[in-house]
Amino acid sequence: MDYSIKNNDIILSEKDFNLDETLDCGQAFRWKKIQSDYLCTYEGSFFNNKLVISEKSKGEFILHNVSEADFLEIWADYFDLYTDYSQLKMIFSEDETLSKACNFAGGIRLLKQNSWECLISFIISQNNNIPRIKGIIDRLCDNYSGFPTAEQMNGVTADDLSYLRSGFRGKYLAHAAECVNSGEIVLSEIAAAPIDEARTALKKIKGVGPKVAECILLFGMHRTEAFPIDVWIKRVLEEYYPNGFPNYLKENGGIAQQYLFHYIRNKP
DNA sequence: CGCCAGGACGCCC
DNA sequence: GGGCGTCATGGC
Repeated sequence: MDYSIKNNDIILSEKDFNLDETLDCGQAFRWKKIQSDYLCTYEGSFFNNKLVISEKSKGEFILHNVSEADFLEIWADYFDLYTDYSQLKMIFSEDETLSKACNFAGGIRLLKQNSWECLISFIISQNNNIPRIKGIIDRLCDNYSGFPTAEQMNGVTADDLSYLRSGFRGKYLAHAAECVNSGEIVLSEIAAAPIDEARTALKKIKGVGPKVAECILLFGMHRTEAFPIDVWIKRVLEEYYPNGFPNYLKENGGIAQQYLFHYIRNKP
């Protein structure tokens, strides 16, 4: 990572980074592409931190109107800029399929998101498609003028959430808020727990099964060994890894999974 | 119209 | 423990 400050903007140079690939690969649901004179520009939020970011040219980015402190403390961490992805992709390149996935979209980075936001977002994601997931989360954020904290959702019932039109997931969302507000679930403790304990704890929340628990661990707690298996990854495993996913990749299996997810859904 | 979606639950055996 | 119907909603 290399950056400089220009007026009120942060100018970032990072070759292993592509905005379209990172912000539209199904890990986050609140980024919107907006019109600009740059390669592309996205407006969005990470919990309640807002950002407008442009890709000026390949590997060159502008974080608009961001202080150096916010960049270093919030956004550099969120975009996982302290991790060297070129080294990671060197390991990935030893695997034939993953190598293709990296060549197809090598600018994906694993976003380090907020655990509570991920808990809510991925409960919404179950048996749902990405455009509709985005719509439901939009309606939630509109209602609270930003992503609600657990405290703000204290006491909400499934009926209260009918405006989301989230279907059967409303009761799960209400229960998740209840679990966090009562202290029955402490996300910061789960994030630090051994992974199998963390999985078991998350699955105590109604509407959180194996797949959603893995997504919360991977996207919301940066547990890179977590490996969510949805219908797309199931196809990848059947088609390309009939003898199982290689052991040497499992430490970063979650990141690999994100490359594979994007690849299988978008490859020509 | 029917099929599908970053699945989980409840019930059955 | 595994198999199967059901659950809302809307994108395509």
